[in-house]
Amino acid sequence: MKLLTKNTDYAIRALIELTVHKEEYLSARSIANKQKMPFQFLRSIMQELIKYKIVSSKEGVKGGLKLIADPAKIKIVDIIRIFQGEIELSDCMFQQKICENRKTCVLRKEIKRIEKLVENEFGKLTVKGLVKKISKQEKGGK
Amino acid sequence: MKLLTKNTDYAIRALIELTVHKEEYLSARSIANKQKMPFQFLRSIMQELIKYKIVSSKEGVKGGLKLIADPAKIKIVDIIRIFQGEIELSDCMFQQKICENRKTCVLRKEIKRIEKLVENEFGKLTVKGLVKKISKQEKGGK
DNA sequence: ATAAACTGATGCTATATTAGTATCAGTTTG
DNA sequence: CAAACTGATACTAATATAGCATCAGTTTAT
Ligand code: FES
Ligand code: FES
Repeated sequence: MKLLTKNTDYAIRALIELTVHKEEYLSARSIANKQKMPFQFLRSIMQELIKYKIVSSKEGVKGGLKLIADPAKIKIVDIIRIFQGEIELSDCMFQQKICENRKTCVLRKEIKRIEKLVENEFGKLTVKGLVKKISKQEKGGK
Repeated sequence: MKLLTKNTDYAIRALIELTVHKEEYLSARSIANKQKMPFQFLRSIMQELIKYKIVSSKEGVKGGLKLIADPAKIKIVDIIRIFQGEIELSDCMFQQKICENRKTCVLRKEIKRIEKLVENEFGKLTVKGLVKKISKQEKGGK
């Protein structure tokens, strides 16, 4: 069981990179090299983030990607939603007894509760939060 | 994003069924009919549960499956582990900066924390617990 | 003794998701 | 005008999920 898929994972790392170099345009190529991600894959990921107005892009030499959203407001759960969709029950069909009634189904109710918990936790994590923790760690580690 | 896959889901429902009819042998066919699950799929699922000594089987007419584990001790997380493996990071490779060091990687640390939380929650849920909730609900609903 | 209802073992197929690649057109800069 | 970039789009490959089929053997009722 995986909580994060690669595209989510790469997106987060790229966003961290872009947060560290805010105001600059970083090319997909340079991010891919730095973070050792597959270049074309990263490109498709960044195109998604552009659609969602999280980053903007500039074409041509010296072009690249730039963060436009506030990293303090980019929640990890948002990124998960973009690349993995909503956290959802294993689309359980209405069966007898246990699932007689979706509204009252016990199993469903419990899973929903845990899902909310996960969403909530990933909602508390932001790109900026991660960056902060990284820099703290770097200082502390010296 | 799905927290439970079908095999886990079916396994749980079957176990609930077996708990309700404890001491009896229920055939895979009858469980599949009752819960509207694909018969052969359920059979392969039950074979797994037999391997793990959660249910036992009897061959021949009047044979079938019977619960042998204590339903109060069958945690939902155990079933998840059997069919979906351990909850794991999107096997993140050791990258620069963010993942320079797996031990100290911030992203990893946060995800691990949430994973533990999920595991813990699914560890608190047991088959018996679900059955209890169902019967409460049925009484209350009258 | 034999047919029907069952599991054991095993191997297969179908579908969906995840991961990644490739290509061509257009833009910007030196 | 070439090199370094993105936009758009379409494709492939790998893996995981979901499910089906078959044959051998066991038990029970008749
Ligand atoms: S309605 Fe989905 S688990 Fe019951
Ligand atoms: S080591 Fe995996 S997220 Fe960093």
